[in-house]
Amino acid sequence: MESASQQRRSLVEEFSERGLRLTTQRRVLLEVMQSATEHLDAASLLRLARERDASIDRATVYRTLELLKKLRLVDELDLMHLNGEKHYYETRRESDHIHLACFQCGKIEEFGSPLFEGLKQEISRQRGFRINVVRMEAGGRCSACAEKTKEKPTK
Amino acid sequence: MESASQQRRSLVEEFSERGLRLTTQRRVLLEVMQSATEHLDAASLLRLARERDASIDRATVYRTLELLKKLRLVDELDLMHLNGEKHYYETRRESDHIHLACFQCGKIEEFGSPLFEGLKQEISRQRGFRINVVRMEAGGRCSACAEKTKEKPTK
DNA sequence: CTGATTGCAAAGAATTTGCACTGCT
DNA sequence: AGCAGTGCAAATTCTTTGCAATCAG
Repeated sequence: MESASQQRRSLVEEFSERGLRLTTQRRVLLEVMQSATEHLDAASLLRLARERDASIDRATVYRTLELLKKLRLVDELDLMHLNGEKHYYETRRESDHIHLACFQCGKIEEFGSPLFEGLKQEISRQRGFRINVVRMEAGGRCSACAEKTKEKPTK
Repeated sequence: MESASQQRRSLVEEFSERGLRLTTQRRVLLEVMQSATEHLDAASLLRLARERDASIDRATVYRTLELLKKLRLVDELDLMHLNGEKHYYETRRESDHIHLACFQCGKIEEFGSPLFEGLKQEISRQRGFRINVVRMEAGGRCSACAEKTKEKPTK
């Protein structure tokens, strides 16, 4: 389940409602992001966008991502730098979730929990800190890899 | 309180106990990290280390940080990219904590909570995911900045 | 119309790498 | 003594910027 889609209303819709210029490039980028089935980095987003509009430039991708972050329509992830220092992006959903990155197989799991929501509330209450963006990532070993290692012990 | 120190035993001690070569460069870097009173990025670490040993090279800093991450003696932070894309480093403490980054004044607060520990346990139990490293960061507005804004309303 | 947005090309920031030399253990 | 670790310089990766041309509203 590493889908980054499934958001109530379309990104294009939410974007234009805010009175921002909806250029063809932005439309394409929003559509690609919305329909992505995995976490995209800037280069992948560019590649996919170019399948629809070959003239789109790298700079536009970065500028649009910056804008979408500010609008809080997309979140930026590191995924524990499992694959270099690039960033990944996903469209914001109803609720925040944690990303679990397996150092062994590279799989990314998502995890949401009331405890996570409670923790954020505790931060607001105890510190008076108003959270705009939150990112929690864990690196380690997923259950599937733990199983595999059990089968073939230590080698 | 943005101290990154206060760890039971010295880094140098923990490092050499693991049977790794303790070169003069590594010793200096470990000592600088240990006594740092704020979160250091690679460039600051290099600068401080050079005050003690002028010949230390950037590459050594990066290679040593990589090693210390693997050994789990230091953690890598982004601090919500408040100041560019560089990384920050802090020596690992008894317990994990969350970093709260104020977008307005740039201050970094730390926050630890049993709820956070509970959340990590929940991840282990429910997903069978063994966490090696965890990073939680929140960006928003700190209480001091909220106060300031109250005084001088909307501009 | 006209200012926001774009493509292009070049620059910039952070980090990594190949290789000959050095110095721990 | 031997090999892991280092400095140096160049390369790489990811992202940003200046500017003239374009296009959405």
